[in-house]
This record gives sequence, structure tokens and C-alpha cells, in this order.
Amino acid sequence: MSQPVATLRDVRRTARDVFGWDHLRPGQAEAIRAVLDGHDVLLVLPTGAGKSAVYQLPGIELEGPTVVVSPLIALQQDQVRSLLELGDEDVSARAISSVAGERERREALDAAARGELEFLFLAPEQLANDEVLDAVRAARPSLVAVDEAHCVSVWGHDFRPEYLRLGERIDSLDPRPRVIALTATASPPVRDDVVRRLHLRDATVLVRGFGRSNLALQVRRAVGGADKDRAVVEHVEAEARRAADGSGPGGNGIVYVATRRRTTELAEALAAQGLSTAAYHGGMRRAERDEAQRRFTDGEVDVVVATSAFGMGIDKPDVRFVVHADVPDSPDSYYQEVGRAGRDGHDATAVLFYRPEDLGLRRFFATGVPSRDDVLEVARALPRGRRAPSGLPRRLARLRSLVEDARALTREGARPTTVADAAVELAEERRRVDESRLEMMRGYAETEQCRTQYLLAYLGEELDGPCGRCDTCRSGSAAEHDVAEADRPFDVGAAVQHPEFGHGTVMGYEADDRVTVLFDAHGYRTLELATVLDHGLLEEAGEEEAG
DNA sequence: TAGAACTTGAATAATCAAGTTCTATACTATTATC
Repeated sequence: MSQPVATLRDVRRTARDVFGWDHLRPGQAEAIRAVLDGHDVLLVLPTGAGKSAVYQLPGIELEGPTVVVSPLIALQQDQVRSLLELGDEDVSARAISSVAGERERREALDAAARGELEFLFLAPEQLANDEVLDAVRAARPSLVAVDEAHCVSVWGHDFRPEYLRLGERIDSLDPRPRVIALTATASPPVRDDVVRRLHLRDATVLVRGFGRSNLALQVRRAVGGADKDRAVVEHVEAEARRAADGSGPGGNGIVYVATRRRTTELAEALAAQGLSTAAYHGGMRRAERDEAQRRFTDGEVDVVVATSAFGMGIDKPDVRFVVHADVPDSPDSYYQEVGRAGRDGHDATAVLFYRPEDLGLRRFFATGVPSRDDVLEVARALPRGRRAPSGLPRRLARLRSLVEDARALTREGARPTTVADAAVELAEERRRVDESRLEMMRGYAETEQCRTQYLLAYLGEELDGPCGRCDTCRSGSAAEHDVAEADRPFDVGAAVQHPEFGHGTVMGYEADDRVTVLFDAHGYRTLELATVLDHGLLEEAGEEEAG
């Protein structure tokens, strides 16, 4: 019954023979060993540090195919191409998606079902299709890799609900394969969510450094919208000229904006200054998007002005600057987006142009709390245990997910009204957490501390001291506001209990004697230390309470 | 949930207040047009 055991030595041999690598990089070996030992794994590894290899190598070593869940069809195609380019006849790979023709799709499904494929790539939505799920079952995969796994938490709740069903779908495979989830960015609550949502068993969570010593962070405050755009244009012009003047490593940059309309507006404003630009957003035609991306990757344009649609799957090492002309929705998104600069290790800059008013648009995008009546209707129409049809309209699919999540929190046999109450409470909790992320983004923009420290603390990583590169470090304000070790009554990472907000984790300290705590049900909160200590508001919680 | 861009309407020829509309992220399956 048990599989032939593949060892790390086998993996090293495959790495050399198939991929031509002499050694595995930090993080890779640990993750691969954990998979071979039979664990499920969540690996958080910076982009460019070889995440794909972490599922490819054990995928080849383990008997049986590997199913790779990937969010974008373009990413699947890239991965298939790079695997086939290895030219190893034992390494077969295909993708199943809506872009394939009927015959191609048939062939891929049959090959998968017969177990002839080493790697099968698909989006989570494909597994909602019984024909595809049956083929995957028949293939008896030994490993499921979930690439860009933060999507489970970030997109699952409302945007792409099939991400939330992945855990259940994987559990329905017999034998249940090992699961490895991979991402470049995941703050502690996102990690917890991914582990829970994917039903990872006996999970090994590996987090390798977020720190980027070549990235200089900066925030520029603006008063009016027009002033802000003028400042953005000036800054981008200077950055583009510097990247092109030959004194440093060449390259180009990305300007992120909040709306589709602004991509073309700002691209035109920059073009008027003599820069070569391209706009990019999710509403453009596929061919236009591909062309914009290609021109960026090939260095034909100085700058791409884009919405958050631009980024995943962009593998360009010499991006010299990332500019945010509008504030993003969370430090999670911000870190992800600035992380596209300077992957080659040379100096790069990340500047946020900030106006507090811009947070309003992000608040609009945040999902609201549905009415109790709507939730109740769904709770009544969908009795416990009955499987809801897939392919529901988005609003209904969201309500269904919410009701099912609420059921998991209520007693077996709970009445629909009880479930509806729990569902509304859950939706409110999520809204609070989203709102708290936005507040942390405001905190980043307005902090007088070291920005790198602030961002890393948010991601759960403690930096020894100010980074020395960001604007607050260079102005001296970071040193002035650095909170000394002696003034920290709780350890970073400590579990604490608050009378109103409940259980939480200490994330870090801020200037003016404040402490930031991540509360399970209320998200990030920044509290006055003096008040906390005077009233004994935070108590260290024991491990048993932390669970 | 906020804010900006746009439209409407009143009062009168270009202006302003009030009202309205719009705002991101991708998959899939199906239909229309070249």
C-alpha cells in the first residue's frame, strides 16, 4: 500500500540530472524533505527563490502524478512550457482550462485519467466540473500543489469562491494526496487561513525571510488629487531617466493605480513627458494585455501603468521602481506589489503617493455585510449536508460559502435562524478584519518609524533595528521613534487576551508608545501602551488559550 | 463604506448647486460577429 520512499538524495540527483542544479537553495530542501516525510506543507518563500522546484522535484520523485492548482491560465501555460522544455521524456505536463478546444481537452482528461501525466495544471474552478474531478480521482495523484496559495485567503471569500472548496475536493481523493501550498507573501492570519481552508494535515509551515535589503521604501504625502498626479509624473520621469542613463543597472518600472480609467490617464500624462508607456488592467482584451506585458518584459516601455491585475506571473528581475499613485487595500497587497522591484538584487525604489481620501475608494471595494434576511433564505434553501449546485451567480455563491462557514461554527442540527445569525456575525468579523488591514495601510503611510520594520512586523518578521534605507530612516525620524527593547512589556509574537477584542498576537511596537496586536476576531488594533498597562487590558495568554 | 467625475436643471449665455453614476482582482460557458 505504502509508496516507495523517495529520499532527499534521490531529489538531489533529479535536481542535477533533470534541472541541472548542483544544490538546493535555502527553504527548498526543508520543504521537499517535509513533503517526502509525508507532511502537508505551507511554504512562504520570496519570489525568485525557486518555489516551483519545491513541487516539481518531489512530483517527479513520488510515484503517481502531481496536480498543480494555479490561479491564472497564463501561469499554467508558462509552467507547462518550462517543464516540457526540460526535454525529459519522463516529464509530461498538460493544462486543463477553458481555452483548450474540445479535442485537446478530451485528450488531456483521458491522459490524466490513465495516469499518463506527471503534471496536470488547472484552476480551482475546473474541479467544480465532475468530469474533471473524476479524471483527477482516476489519476490517483500523490501530490497536490497549490501555487500562489495566498489566493485561497485573499480571493476565496468573495471573488473566487471555488478556492474555498479546494480542501474538500482534495479530501475527496482516495488515497488523499499530500498537499503543498506555495506563496511569496502571507501575513500570519493569511497563513492560518490557508492551512485551515486547504485542510492541511500535520502541516509544516516554513517561512523564509521577507526582508529585502536592496529596496528603499518611501512615502510622499499629497494634498489634492491633481497635485498628487503631478508629483507622480515628476517622480516617474526622474526614475525612468535614472534607470536609462547607464550609471546603474538598467530596467523599467510599474505605476499602480486604483481604477482602470486612471491607467490610461496617467499613461498618457507620462507619455506627454516623452516616456514610453503602456496601460494595463483586467478589462482590456486578452491580446492587448499580453502585448502590454510583453513590451514591459522586453524592456520596450519605460513604465507600465496598471491596476492590481498586473503582476502575478511577471518574472522580470530588473524592475527598478514601483510607484503607487493610489494607496492599495492592505500591507499584504503593498508588499506583494513592491516585491516586484529589484529581484536582481540591485537597488530599487518603492514610493507610495498618499492622500488619506484615497482610502475611501478601498473602503468601497471592501465587501459589505449581507442582510440577515438574504442569509436566512439561503440557510433555509440549503439544508446541512446537501451539496449546492456549482456555477451559482457570484452573490449567491458568496452567501452559500458564508452559510456553510457559519454551519461549521454552529451545533449539528442548529436552526436556520441560528445559522443566519452566525453567518452575519462571521461576515461582520471579516469586514472588521478587512477594515483593520486598511487601517494598517494608513499606519504604514503615516508612521514616523522605519517603514521596512513596520511592513515586516506586519508580515510577522522582526527586524533587529531600523533598516537605514527608507525615508524615515534617512530623515532621522525612525531613530527618534524606535521603541527600545526595555519599553516593550510583551514579546513580539506573544499570545495575549483583551477583555473586549479577545485573543490576539502582539505584532510590534509603534512610536508614541503604542502596541499593535492582531486580534482573531477584530483584526489589527493599535493600542496606547499607557492605557493598556494602567488598566491591565492585555494579559499574556497561555498556549491552551491560544489554540 | 468615500470621493470624484459627470449630468441635470435653473437661470440666462457661462455658472453653480444638486443629483447621479461609477469605482478591482479571474475563471467558465455561451453567444454574437468577422
